[in-house]
Parts: sequence; structure tokens; C-alpha cells
Amino acid sequence: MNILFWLKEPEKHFPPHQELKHFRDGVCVQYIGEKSGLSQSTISQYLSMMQKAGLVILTRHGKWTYYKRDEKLIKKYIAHLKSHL
Amino acid sequence: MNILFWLKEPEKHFPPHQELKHFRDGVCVQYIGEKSGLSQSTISQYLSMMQKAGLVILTRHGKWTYYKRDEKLIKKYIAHLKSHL
DNA sequence: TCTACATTTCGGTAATTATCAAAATGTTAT
DNA sequence: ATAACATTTTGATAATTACCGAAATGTAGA
Repeated sequence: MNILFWLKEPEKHFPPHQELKHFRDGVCVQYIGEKSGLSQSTISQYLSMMQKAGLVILTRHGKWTYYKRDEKLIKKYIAHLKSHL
Repeated sequence: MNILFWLKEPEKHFPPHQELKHFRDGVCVQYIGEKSGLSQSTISQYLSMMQKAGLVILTRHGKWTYYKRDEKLIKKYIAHLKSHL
């Protein structure tokens, strides 16, 4: 949940990327890991699970992997909760 | 989640109570337990946790304990998810 | 192709969670 | 006050989860 929240407004929660301006493809794993306080391997696993689940979109640029929100499923999930909770 | 969903429309998911008409105060622990397939003690614990969390309202009538949804917190929770997810 | 660095995968362990059966407690009617 | 039944509490265990460090893999540039 925190990760999704942070990724809503990357510029508020992460240092700017030099390579890729304006967080076009989201935030790199390193930054998300630092912010979360979890180990690199753990955050990598989390993100990859979230990606498989369809919550985030992965874009690779060179050595870096960027993640951004996949709004479609997130919306769907909230709608589901709204009708089933 | 299932419990909250069932309690949305008790008449659709539970047999009618004789004592208390129209599910005024919700559904008794026994029925919820049967529906869930969990043991009596487990369901009792769940419901009591949910009550402490503010998701359901407990009403005792004689030997029976009835639970119904507490819409206030449920709404609040969905709103929270909507803005933080 | 070798080095440096980013990320992922693997294998393990500690902590947490789900669940139950048995014992305890509440409640009503006799 | 006691029997009968509903519910809660307790104590336990199996299953799952969170998390890490180390090894493996991917990638760009010298």
C-alpha cells in the first residue's frame, strides 16, 4: 500500500532521476527500496509480485528497472472492494 | 470480507431467525459460523476482533449474540483506500 | 571480453497467522 | 440452583509470511 501511495506522486517521495526526467516510467527499484527500509532483495520481490498481480508496470532502461502504477487494476480493485465490502 | 459481504444482505445468505424478525440486529454467531465452514471458536474470535476493530456491531439477546455491519467505519475504510491506494 | 553495478533468484529462519479442541463462562428456563 | 445450550477464552500446533544474505543473472561501457 505504501509503495502504491508513494508512486502516486513520485516527485514528492523520491529524489529526481537523472537519466529519466519527470518519472515518466516511474521510480527505480533502488529508490523504492531505500524509502521502504527493506532490503534490496525483499523490495525486488515485492515489486515483481505486484507486477505479476497487475498493480504496477515495469519498464527497463539499461541497468535500471522502473516501476509505475497500473491505474487500471487499482481502480478495478477499489471498485471490487466497494461492492463486496 | 466474506462475512461483511454476507451481512450486507442477511436474508440472501442466512436462514431466517425465529426469535428476531428481519435480521434487525444482524445474524447470530452460529449461522455465520456454519456459513463460513470454520469452527465455532474461530468464528467467535473473528467476530470479536471485527467488533473491536469497529466493523460490526454486537447485540446480545438472551443466549444469542447477533452481529450486523457497522457501516460508518466500513465507509471510512473504503474512503481511506480510495485516497491511499 | 572484463568490470562494475543494478536487479533477481534462491534457500533459509524468525515471526505471525489461521485454526482447532477443550475448558470456561454467560444465559435462560425449569 | 441446575440443566441445557450459546458463546468466549485459552493453549496449542501447523501453515504461511516477511524478510534477509548470498549467489546468480542482466546490462552498459571501457
